[in-house]
Amino acid sequence: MPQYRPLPRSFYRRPTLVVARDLLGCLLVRRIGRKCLVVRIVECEAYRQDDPASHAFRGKTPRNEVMFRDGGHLYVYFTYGMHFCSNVVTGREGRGEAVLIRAVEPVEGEELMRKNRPNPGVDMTNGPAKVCQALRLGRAENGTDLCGASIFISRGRRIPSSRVRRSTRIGISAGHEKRWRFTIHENPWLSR
DNA sequence: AGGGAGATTTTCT
DNA sequence: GAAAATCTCCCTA
Repeated sequence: MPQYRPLPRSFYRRPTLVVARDLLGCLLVRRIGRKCLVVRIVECEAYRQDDPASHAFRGKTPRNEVMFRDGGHLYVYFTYGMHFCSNVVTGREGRGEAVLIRAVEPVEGEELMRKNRPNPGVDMTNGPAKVCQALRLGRAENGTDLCGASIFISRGRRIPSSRVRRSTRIGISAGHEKRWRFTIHENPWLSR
């Protein structure tokens, strides 16, 4: 357990696009009781306040309130009547910005993840709602401080710029012109 | 292997 | 009342 250390608040308080890029290769650590689930982030998307695709675009509501907190919190939302998706809140308190975790690669605790989400192979974690199922992230985890001990992000492998790709975001109905989806090029665990 | 429809219910207009 | 930062299944090629 001491081998993984939470990133400082200052990591999250930077501009959202910068945080999104730097999250690639980082490790998301989720402690459930004595067990520890660890995954590497391979795909994410930035959502800014001035962005019509963002939940925060029309201001603060009960649902998106966590997005407006200080950087370094976990925003988990419910959608399509059955799915949860996880975001890392970025920027300063009052800003309303976050990065959606779209796909991850298992690093540790794969056995328990497979219990949470039995689909074999990459299908286990190659989508935002799949990640939440595998890691058991739901309503109860919304608002968790990532600078705490139960859920946090630890510095992982440094991904060189030559292996980072930017593309348009998936599943949105506005903001198609922005290339704010960040991926580790050709990683087998990417979504779709 | 890629595309389209249906599932299902919260959330905000 | 309509839309939703998705997933799965079933279809065609």
